Parts: sequence; structure tokens; C-alpha cells
Amino acid sequence: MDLPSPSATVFHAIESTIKEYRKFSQKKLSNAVSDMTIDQGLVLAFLDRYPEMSQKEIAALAFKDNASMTRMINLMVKKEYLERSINKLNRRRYKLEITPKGKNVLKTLTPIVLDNREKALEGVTEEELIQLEATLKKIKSNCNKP
Amino acid sequence: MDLPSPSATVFHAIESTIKEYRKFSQKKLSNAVSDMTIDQGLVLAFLDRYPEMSQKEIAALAFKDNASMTRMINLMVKKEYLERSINKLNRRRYKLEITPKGKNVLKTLTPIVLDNREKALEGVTEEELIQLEATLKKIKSNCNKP
DNA sequence: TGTTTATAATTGATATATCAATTATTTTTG
DNA sequence: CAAAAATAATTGATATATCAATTATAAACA
Repeated sequence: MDLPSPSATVFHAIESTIKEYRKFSQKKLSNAVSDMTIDQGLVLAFLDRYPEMSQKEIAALAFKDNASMTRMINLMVKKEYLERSINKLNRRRYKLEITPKGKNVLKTLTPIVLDNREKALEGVTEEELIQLEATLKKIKSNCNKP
Repeated sequence: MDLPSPSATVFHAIESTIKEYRKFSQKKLSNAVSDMTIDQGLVLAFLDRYPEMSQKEIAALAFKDNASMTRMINLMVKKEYLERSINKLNRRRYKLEITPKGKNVLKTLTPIVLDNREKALEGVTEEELIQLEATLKKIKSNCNKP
């Protein structure tokens, strides 16, 4: 029994698409801000929108492992994009704050990210987008079944 | 200017879908073959189908960097799934061969991968699949424009 | 032919992914 | 309340991702 060529499956197409988007997006981002990855930018964006988030919650939204998130945030603290302090209400979680440097980067980065998304979706109709999300959701939920 | 919540974009949906599929697929695979990742399985599958492939070509199909592929293949050689020998026709590239152990794994793994794909696509119509691939292709090509 | 240029693979450095084990702190419960 | 269970974060080990630099070989070309 042979596998149909793995490069012909829809999973291959999904993966290649998201990878292209990441490369494309990272390139634009690097032109504007050195020293910042897409994922680090995402962390800033999440924290900006939900300032009370714990590392664990951010990790979940960004599809990262907790351990990875710890290390990412360590780096971002070292690079002075974030500050970690003790959360007195629950000393297991930290309080994370975006530094002024982080806020600046976020300001630079925001229009770039918006533009990236727009360019990546050029010529894709609203209808197609809805259909795309619906099909992805089906696949995702199939993978979640016990 | 605020970013629309990053978790609401279609890119987020694409990424989360492929990650779910990978987890799902890896879990099934690990149950049957310890010591084998999806990507290592892919390398076996590509080599099985196209025995003359160079590391570079495999890397491209599997969306890996050449450096990553070198290290992956090193590991697979160490674990005796693959054998590397010199290609006399072009001494820059290696000849890669699947060992008997590798062939066995491939045999075990093939029906599992097929089943994974099938399960993940349950309830997705042919029409939806075609539409999905078409939209992804649009996005991908947008990201490739200079 | 000898020299430049291109190609395949490797290596080093650093970041991230992943799993399992550990620590420090709540929360639950008996 | 004290012991047990749960939770958030960290750490260690190993694999992979990524970029830049390097090595070995082959191809192009003057």
C-alpha cells in the first residue's frame, strides 16, 4: 500500500500556505523592527488587548507550549519589551506589562501587520473566507474527537 | 490603531487547524511506532516514492530548511531508518536509502497516515476541499509576490 | 585550462517546540 | 485545620527552525 504523494494532500496545502504567510509577514516586520519575531509581536498584541493575561493564557492563544512561552517571555523581558512583576492576588501567576519600548514597537508593528493581512487576502472574497473558515473548523473538530 | 484580535483572523484559524491535525496525527503514530515523528515519516514516504531525491529536494517538499533536514537525516541514520552513501555521479549529493527497519516502519505507518487523513476530512465534501485548496492557493500566491 | 560562480551539504549560534519532572503556590476535601 | 489535589511557572533534555558562514564539489566561462 502506497501513500498518495504527501505533497498532494490538503494538509500539505494548509501547511505551505501558513508557512508562506509567516515568511512573508516576518520579512516585512523585520524591515521595520529588527529583533522582533511575529510570535513576539503576537504576545505584545495579546497583552495589549488583554492586559491581565497569564503566560499560560497567552501561550494557549498563540498555540505555544507553556515552556516555550516562558522562554519567549524571558527573552522579551531581557530585550526590554516586557516587564514581569509579582501578582499579589495570585502569586502563582505573574503580572506582565508592556514597557514603553514595547509600546513603541507595537505602534510601529500594528499597521504593518494589518497591511500584511490585507495583502495576503487580496482577491479573496468574503464568501470564500467564510467557506474557508468553515471547512477548517470541520477539520479541526474532527481532529479533536476522542 | 488597534489590531483586530489576532485570534480572530483566518491565519489563526489556518494555523490552529494544521496544529490540531499534527497533534492528532502524531498521537496515532506514536501509539504504533515509538521514536518516529510525523516529519520523519514524511521523509520516509518521500524517499520511498522518489528514491533519487537529494536532501535539499526532500527539505523543500517537507517545508524544511536544509540545515534542519541535515540534522533530521543524521538522526534517522543514527536510528537506522536510513543509510547515507556517496553518490558517485555527483559527489555533492548523497544517496539516501531506506533500511529494512525503515521499510518496516513505513509499512506500519502507511495505513495509519491514510486513516488519519480520512478521519480528519470526515464530513468535508469534495466541493469544499476544492474550494479550500483554491482559496489557500490564492493566499499563498499573494504572499509570494515581490 | 584555470578561474570564477553555483550548488549540496554541513556547522555554529540562537530561538523555539515538546515532554517530563520540579517548584511554589493555591484550592479542595476529609 | 491538615493532607491531598490542582495550578502556574520553571527547568532539563532533546529535536527542530533559522540565519550566516564554511566546505567540498561541479558547472560555466573567458
